[in-house]
Order: sequence, then structure tokens, then C-alpha cells
Amino acid sequence: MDANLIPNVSVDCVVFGFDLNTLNVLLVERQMEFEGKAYHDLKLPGDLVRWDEDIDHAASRILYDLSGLKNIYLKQYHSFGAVNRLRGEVRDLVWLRSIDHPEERVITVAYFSLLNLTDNTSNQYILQANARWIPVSSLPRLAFDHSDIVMKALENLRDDIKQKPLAFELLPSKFTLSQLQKLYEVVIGTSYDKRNFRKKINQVNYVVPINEKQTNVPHKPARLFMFSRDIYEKTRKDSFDFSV
Amino acid sequence: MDANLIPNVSVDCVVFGFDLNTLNVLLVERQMEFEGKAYHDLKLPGDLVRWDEDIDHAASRILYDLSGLKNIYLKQYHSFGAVNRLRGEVRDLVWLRSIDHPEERVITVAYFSLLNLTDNTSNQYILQANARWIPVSSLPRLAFDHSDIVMKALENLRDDIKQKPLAFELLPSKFTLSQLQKLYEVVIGTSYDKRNFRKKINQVNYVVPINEKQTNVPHKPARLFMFSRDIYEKTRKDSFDFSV
DNA sequence: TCAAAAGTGTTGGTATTACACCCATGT
DNA sequence: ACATGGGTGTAATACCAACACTTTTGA
Repeated sequence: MDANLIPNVSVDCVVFGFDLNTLNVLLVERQMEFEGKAYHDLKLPGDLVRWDEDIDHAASRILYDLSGLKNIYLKQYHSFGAVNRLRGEVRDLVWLRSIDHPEERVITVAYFSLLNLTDNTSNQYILQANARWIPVSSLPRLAFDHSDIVMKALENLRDDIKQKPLAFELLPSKFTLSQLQKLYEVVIGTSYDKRNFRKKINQVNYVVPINEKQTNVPHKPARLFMFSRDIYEKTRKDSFDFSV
Repeated sequence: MDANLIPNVSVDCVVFGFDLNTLNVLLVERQMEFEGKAYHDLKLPGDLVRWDEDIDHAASRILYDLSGLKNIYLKQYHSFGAVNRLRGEVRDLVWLRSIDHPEERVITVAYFSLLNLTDNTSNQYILQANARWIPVSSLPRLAFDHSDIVMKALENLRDDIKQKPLAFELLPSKFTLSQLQKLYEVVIGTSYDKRNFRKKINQVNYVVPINEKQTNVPHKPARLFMFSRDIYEKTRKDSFDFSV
């Protein structure tokens, strides 16, 4: 057991990625043999916290090690500290022993982060560590209490995306209004009227149209928009509710 | 150092209390001498987590030890884990040593809870431990990073009270509409028009009028209302926004 | 020429704001 | 009788929900 690590405190990251169609979570495979059978359970990327780093730093570190990316959106949203949270299945315990992890008691601080999956600069990186993107709509049961951790992250994402400009972390920098609408529909799990949605976005001055259109699409090409953080920061005090 | 306690994980509680006028926080006095001077810094009630308890249980325990109360509203809202969070002032360190607390590194999980201060069943209890109610509008600088912890609790309370029926945790079970309005004004830090506020509350079916009035008030006695959790639970799916 | 998604307005209903006076009680 | 907070309605405006057709492109 690495002496640089605090034995009882970890950080787990729920990394959401959107590919203009589906919302996905990044999970790593836990390969093990148990009672003669091979298991490939999925778990969240995470690690124990180092003695010499802030917990926020631990979260960035985990994400960087996995993706090679820095400065991406990361939010701490909940900590999980049930006594038996690592003991859902017998093989959970067996696995902990196999990696020399303190099986006793780990309180984990959970973060979620947001990635746009259309720039695939980071994706090769991600896929080499045995990590995979799994659609949130078809998640299997995860190792430990990680299913709970993901569910709670989703709830937080759903609440936050209505109040804060998180959508733009999940989209490419230039996007169409239909892509934005699709994102809200997928995340919130509902559907919106196209005209009303666009009317709403029209009132939001920090979603700015640019003089560019889609190319190579087999239909009328859509106008592209960008998010202006500048305008957002300058006008946010009037606490506009972004909910759709 | 007590072997029942996890040395690196604590829980702190921000207990809000409302007395129909002012929003207060419960703080305990940390009495010490340092460099020949007496200090009475204030800090949050909190403790290290036990090996054999969930973190939520630790929070209830702290609250129970302080107030003698069970089943009060408690919500985990953030964890604080900066490397130097316990080392704001030199005397913070000195105090930690004096109580045989591991001074190194403690990640704390913060909870806030809500009390109504008009039933003073609990108050005698609270005041015997050297705890005090301090108005949030006149908080001094607190020990460690506890000022940050309180500020973040307040932000969470402000956000939550607009969406969830938290107000009723801070009020006596029977309350007037003016008391409810005052509470919102104090928490959110703004003021509302009396007629419009009442119109709004009128649409909220889980704030129910009862056939009772105030007594012994030197003005027209107000009608009393109660919160019906029953009705709230049954009708909450339509995600009514309680914001005022 | 067809398929596919882009883009666009109106109407009826509902919620929000601003605003001023009389009422019931205790002292 | 007075001071204190309780209680009430209206009109103007802003916001929200429902709804269908034409346009532009690539294949």
C-alpha cells in the first residue's frame, strides 16, 4: 500500500460524454477471476487521495491520467461513506485485496465531469487504459456502490444543466440549435417543441449565432452557434433561469 | 487519540435556527490560551467519524449529542479537503495538538440542518455545551476553514429553499403567512410584496390553512397554516417550483 | 424528385408585477 | 383612541404551450 496515499479517503469521477446522440459514462473494466470464473465488472475511475494534494487536485489528477486532458469541467457533488459501501459482492472484497487496497473503510468524494465526444483528440488516450464509454440508458450493475454514485451524479447534472451553462461543456464549440435541444432532451429525459425551444434560446444572449453553416449534410444546413462565456459572466447577476 | 475514530475523516454540521426574526447558526466556543492571551474562537460542531458508523450517522450523532434531538432535517452538501484547511492561524494548530487531534490531514464532510427555535425544548440542552446561536448576518471569523463551510451551507440553503419545502423545518408546525414570508426574506435576502406572496402560496396546495388564529397579539390575529407533507409527496411529481 | 432536418408566428391561457386601503386586536 | 400587523383585488404585462407548413441541401 503506497505510503503517499491517505488510506481512508478516495475520489471517484463520473465522466459524462455526449456524442450528439447519446449521453455516456466513462467506466473502467475490472478484470478478475473469482471461483474459477472470469469477471469484467465495470467501475468508476478513482483513486485514493495523496497526503500532499487537495481533494480537488486528486480529481483532476485522475481525469488527467485517464484522458490526458486538463481544465475540463469538474464538480464535486456528494461524498459516499457507508460502512459497507465496498462490500456489495464477495468478489468486490477479493479484488480489493488483490490490489493491496485497504478493504476496511474508504470514504469517497465523488465528482462529475463533462466532455464533448466529437473532438476525439482525447479518445484514443481514454480507450487505451481499459476504459469504455457506456450509454447511461444501458448501464449494467457496477462494482461496489458505483451504481449509486452514477445515479446521484445524473440527478445533479439534470438539476444543474437547467440553471447553469453546462450544456456547452458537452457540445463542440460550434453547435446547432437542434444539437443543443437534443442534448437537453437526452439529459432531462423529455422532449421539447422545436419552436418554443428556439424562442427560449433566443432570449439567452450568450448563445450567439455565427456566420457559418453545417456542410455536407443531406438536408438544409443549420446555422451554427457558440457559447459566449464573456456575455454569460457579464449578465448572470440577473440570475436568469436557463431551464427549458 | 481515540482508536474508534478514523483519523482523517470528520463531519461538521452547520445548524441553522430561525426564531421568526433572524436566521442563526449554532457555533461552539473553542477556549484556549495562546501566547499569553485568551481566545474564544467559534467553530462548528463536528467530530471525526467512527470506524463503525456511516458518515450520515456521524452527522446525526453530532447533532444528537449537541441538542438531544433526533430526526431533524440534515443534508450533506459538500466536502472540504484542502491540504491546509486546518492551518489558517497558528493557534488552530496549537489547539488541535491540545485535544490530541491528528493535525495532519482531515477531510471533512459538511452537513447542514434546520431547526425551529420557537419550541425551546432543545435549547437548554444546546446552551449547556458551550454552544451559541449567532445570527448569520453578524458572523465573526471562525476557526479553521469554518467560515467557508458556513458560507457554502448558506448558498445551498438559499438554492434549496426555493425548490423544496425546507421552510417548514425552520418554522413551528403552525405558522402565519407573514412568518413564512419573513423567513424567505431573511434567507434569500430580499423582500416580497405581501399580496403577491400570498397569491403564490395560495397556489401551493400543501400549505394548508387551519381553523386557528394567533392569540394575545396586539393586532388583528393572523390565521394559522400548516405544512402537509402528505399532500406534498402526492403532488410533487409535477415538479412545482416553490421559488418566491 | 425524394428524404431529411432547418427554420419560422400566432393565439389563448396563465403567471407576475405594481400598487392602497380597511380590519381586528391589545394597550 | 391609537398602534400594529392582517387581510384583500385589479389591471397591465410578460411568459408559456400548442400547433403546421415551407425551405435547402445531398443522394
